[in-house]
Amino acid sequence: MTDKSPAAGKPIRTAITSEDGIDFAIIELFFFAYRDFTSDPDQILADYGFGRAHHRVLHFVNRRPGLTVAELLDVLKITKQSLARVLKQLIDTDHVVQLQGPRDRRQRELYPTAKGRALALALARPQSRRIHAALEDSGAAERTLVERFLEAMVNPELRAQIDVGSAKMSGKSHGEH
Amino acid sequence: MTDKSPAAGKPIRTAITSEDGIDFAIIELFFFAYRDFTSDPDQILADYGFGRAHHRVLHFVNRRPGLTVAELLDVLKITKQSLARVLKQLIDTDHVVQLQGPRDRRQRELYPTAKGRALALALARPQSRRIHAALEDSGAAERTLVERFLEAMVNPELRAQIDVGSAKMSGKSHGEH
DNA sequence: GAAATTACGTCAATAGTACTGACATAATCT
DNA sequence: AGATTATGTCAGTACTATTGACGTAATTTC
Repeated sequence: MTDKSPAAGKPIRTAITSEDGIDFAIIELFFFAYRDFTSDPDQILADYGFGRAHHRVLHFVNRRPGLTVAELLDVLKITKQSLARVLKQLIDTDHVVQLQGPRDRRQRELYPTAKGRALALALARPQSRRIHAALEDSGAAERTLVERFLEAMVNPELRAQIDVGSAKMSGKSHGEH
Repeated sequence: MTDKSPAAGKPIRTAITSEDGIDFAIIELFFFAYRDFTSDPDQILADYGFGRAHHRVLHFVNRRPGLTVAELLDVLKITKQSLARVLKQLIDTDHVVQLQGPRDRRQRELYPTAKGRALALALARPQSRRIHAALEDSGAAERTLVERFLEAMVNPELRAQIDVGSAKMSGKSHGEH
């Protein structure tokens, strides 16, 4: 079983390095960082029988109350079939409510309830604590730099969707590009 | 359907803000950044019928050639059952080979083949390009700062496992802690 | 040397998140 | 009136992950 089959390639014994200018350090750090970053809320979600998808929906419904299903799909970049189950559960458990769109009655505007707001905050709290700890002995300049870096990592077409909040938020509600 | 059931909570119409000192900006940016970061290799992997799990295994086998199955499980924090299918496929497709451990013949040391090395590089290339683009007009100081931030986001117990590579790599092969 | 432990592999069942494709309904637009 | 849009839903599939159980070979312990 350990033996290589006749045509198998020979083992390479040297570690891949920063040859070709590949940034393995940050690639790897990003993986570890994101995994641990998401592990905090995952634990809380498990108590509710929810998963990471519920977190994402809850997050954006709280960040942009009144967004429509289509807008949510666009932000999350998933299909409506994927959203359906998750959103239904959040509605059934009274974390999110749907209201008929005022202009267009086909639309469903999504709003958090007090319960949904509380859960969103509870999920964000450990993540925020982790961020603060990571920036512990950093000043505002470093914070901004990290924000800039992360924003620059996002596909340019999508940056418009992002409210940095602290900086922007210049009187736009959400969908008025 | 749009109507709330009798006991449903009332909609909250105000966006969640940085109240309670929650760092929503970075939380959200981290989500978008990581999603786009992983989307690059995902496209390549699809051509091989592989998924993200294959990428992770391939990455660490290339970064630490000769690591054992147990070490790989420890780094990835998954179960051996989860690893089994993915690793088997990588071995069957001649991207990874197993060698019997020299000291302990129960162990399987994992090595990339030339094919596996090439794929690992191909997957890392667009990610590295994205990182470079994000750090475009940044100096070495900013790069270090981003690295420090990401490292600080990782659970402290796990930081030992991380080779920053550019910095460390002080003559240790991999498993000689 | 026998017993316990370790490293690995594998079978079976389940869960969560995603996908494509198809079809239905109501509302709005042309 | 007919086309398009926004949403919902059904069915089938894929990938990644889980827990639990069992098997085998190699090493360690007594």
